[in-house]
Amino acid sequence: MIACTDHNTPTGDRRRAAIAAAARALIAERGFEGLRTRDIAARAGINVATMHYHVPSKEALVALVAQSLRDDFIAQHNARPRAGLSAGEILRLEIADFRETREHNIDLFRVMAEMMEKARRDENIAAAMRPMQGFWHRQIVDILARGVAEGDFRADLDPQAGATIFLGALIGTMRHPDPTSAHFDRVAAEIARAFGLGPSQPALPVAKA
Amino acid sequence: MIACTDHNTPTGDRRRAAIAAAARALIAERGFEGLRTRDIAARAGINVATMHYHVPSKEALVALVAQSLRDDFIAQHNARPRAGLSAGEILRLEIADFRETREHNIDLFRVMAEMMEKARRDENIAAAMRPMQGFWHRQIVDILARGVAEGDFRADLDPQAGATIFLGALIGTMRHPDPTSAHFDRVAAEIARAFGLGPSQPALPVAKA
DNA sequence: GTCATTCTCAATCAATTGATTGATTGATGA
DNA sequence: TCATCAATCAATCAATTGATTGAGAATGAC
Repeated sequence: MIACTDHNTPTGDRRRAAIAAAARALIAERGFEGLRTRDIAARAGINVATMHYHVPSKEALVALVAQSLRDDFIAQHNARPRAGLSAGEILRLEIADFRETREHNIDLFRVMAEMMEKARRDENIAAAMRPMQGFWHRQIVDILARGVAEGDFRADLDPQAGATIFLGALIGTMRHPDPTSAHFDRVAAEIARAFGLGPSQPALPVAKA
Repeated sequence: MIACTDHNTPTGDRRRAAIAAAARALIAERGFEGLRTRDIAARAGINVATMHYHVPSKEALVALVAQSLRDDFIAQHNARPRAGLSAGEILRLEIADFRETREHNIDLFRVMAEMMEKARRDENIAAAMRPMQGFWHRQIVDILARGVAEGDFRADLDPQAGATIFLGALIGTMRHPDPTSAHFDRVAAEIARAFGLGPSQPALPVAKA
């Protein structure tokens, strides 16, 4: 892992957080191609040299962004209580979460997409992204496998392949020119049918065999 | 559209083709972020100034790459005879084509992915990519709609949503760490089940209700 | 108060990069 | 033979960009 500076002071932490936020906003806006240290510092409201004091190099900055993404990813995951729900219900929650992020925090996806592109050429980035990607994929695999076992989904559904289709479909909705979520909802409904998941139950999260 | 130079001579065409090929190889290798005019010229075996003589600016170069991609895309599409085939068979051909490109011409996908990213920020690129993207999507929509009408697919399959799922799933296989095509084949098989498409017929392209 | 530590910035550096210049070559045709 | 023009390149420019320097503020400990 690339070491950040050891300024573990409250000020340093606050600055680094501001720098990470500024960098993420700029990456979402212009991609890595147009990412300039001067612009990051300007958006964070500090001098370039101050930025280099807290984040010594651009490489460290990218690592910082990767860590920032991972923190958000984990926080977002932990914010979902799913105990006691059926596999089908959890899958619907996954879809709802994606929809929510897609509408209100799309920069997260944009930055993630940029990082994934960059990961193909930079092993450090790849190492930072793999856990997130793997975790997400495995999570869907687990949901599908459980759903098959419990009869929520088609009996011949392949969880591994299903997870790739599921994630690919959701991410694919963002390539679609339709800016509204109407198309997303159609895709979500089609996924449900494709997985043999019945129509949305009339909200009885307790009633479970 | 960004005008290229008007050197419509045989030499000029050859040079521009070589420059486009060199640029595509470098984009596939390092992305737009690491694309340098010097490197392109070097890989094309010419001087930087010569390159600027044939392709006046980097912007024109990107447009040239976009056009080169579109040419390949169209050529690849026209190379497929599909007359007289059922919708299900055509969908299988689509999958086989994708698999083939994925294995033997992956740079095409890499460059396309880079272009799609860049298209989000550059309206000129977006304008060049939209027709390809739209054409591909519409093609799948048509196949699915026909297949539903002819009974090849599930009767309640939504062609629009299905196309997004289909393309997203195929593209999603390239995010998967598995370098072999084993996972791709599982995804393809799962798509077939999800769309209600029966197992691969024993090659009787005439026998159709 | 004073000293040390943390933090900040204007100014600057060295390297990179897209693009231009001006000279040269070679083919074509009058 | 000479004029013309497409094509090519070495050398160079001007701007950009990641990073550094050195000189102060701000803060807190004693």
